[in-house]
Amino acid sequence: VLATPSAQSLEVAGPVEIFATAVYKLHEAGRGLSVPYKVTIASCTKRLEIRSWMSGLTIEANCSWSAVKGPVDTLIVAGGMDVWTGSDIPGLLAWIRKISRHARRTASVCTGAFMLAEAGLLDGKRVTTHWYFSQKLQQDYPKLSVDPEPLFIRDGNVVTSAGVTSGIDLALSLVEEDLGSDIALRVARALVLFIRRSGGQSQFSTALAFQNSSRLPLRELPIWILENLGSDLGVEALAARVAMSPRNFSRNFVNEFATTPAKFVERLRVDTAKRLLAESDKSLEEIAFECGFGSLDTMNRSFLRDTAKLPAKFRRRAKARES
DNA sequence: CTAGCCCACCGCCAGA
DNA sequence: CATCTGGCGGTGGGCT
Repeated sequence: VLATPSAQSLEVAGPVEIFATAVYKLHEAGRGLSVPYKVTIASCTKRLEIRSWMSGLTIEANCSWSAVKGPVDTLIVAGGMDVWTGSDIPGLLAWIRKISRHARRTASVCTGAFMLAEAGLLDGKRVTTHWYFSQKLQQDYPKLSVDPEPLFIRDGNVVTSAGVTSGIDLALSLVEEDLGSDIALRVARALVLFIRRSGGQSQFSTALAFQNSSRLPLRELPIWILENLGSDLGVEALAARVAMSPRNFSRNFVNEFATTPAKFVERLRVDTAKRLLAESDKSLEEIAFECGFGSLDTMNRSFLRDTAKLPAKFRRRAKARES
């Protein structure tokens, strides 16, 4: 995580906490010794102190950018409007370009998009940033296509996110990509997040969504689904659970999670099955039953849709990778 | 692989 | 007037 000298603490700490919690949850779920994330906070200047221009809260970076050794899997730039003075700009930009070229993915939080844009990494891409700065970003860098609406946008291997806390949503989506939606859900629950706001959700409506969320019946539903994969998770049953009509439930669900109920349930089933395949020696039938697939045949079909691979093959691959 | 069945999804409309 | 809710029926895709 590359942080500018006056980045808000949340921009930096949000993603960091997400990744750290993911590591913890993974261990809790009993997965081997693998540590999926190792986070380094790098400062944009020689000084290591990251001091929020809003609150004055400070975070101590692990090192300066120039001291980062070794390859970087995911580069996240947090904050960004304030670097331009008093540091080695050309060197920093060159470093960003170099790291990004070899990284699996590059991301920005809030105005971090400006730094990526200056480095030329966003040319021709669809991006977003804090709504207050989206117009300026578009004007300063006409080659970009700036969309001020969504919480985060992914274009190729570059992800940009909106205001400060959307960095948390972004990080969560990266965790989901890496470790599956079940782990992502556990992280979200551990941090009592509004469960998995989708990237497409408008920045402007989230405040309202949050106000209502305390009584939103859908908020806890993903967790319940995850923990009851074996039960009847049809639309009618789910709707009854949250005391809504089926029709209305479907509508609200799509608005909230940007997927239809059935697709959502299927993804959780497949992801959980993947985990069980990789980590346990349970039989395929057993796993299919546990995850709520009606039959092994059904699980096979779901896998073919999802990964174009049958469960048995997936397990062989996963086990082979392990040893 | 097929046939029949079921269910999710969505558009439309009416009422709150 | 705008937004939300609930019911109905067609359709297509997945399951048995």
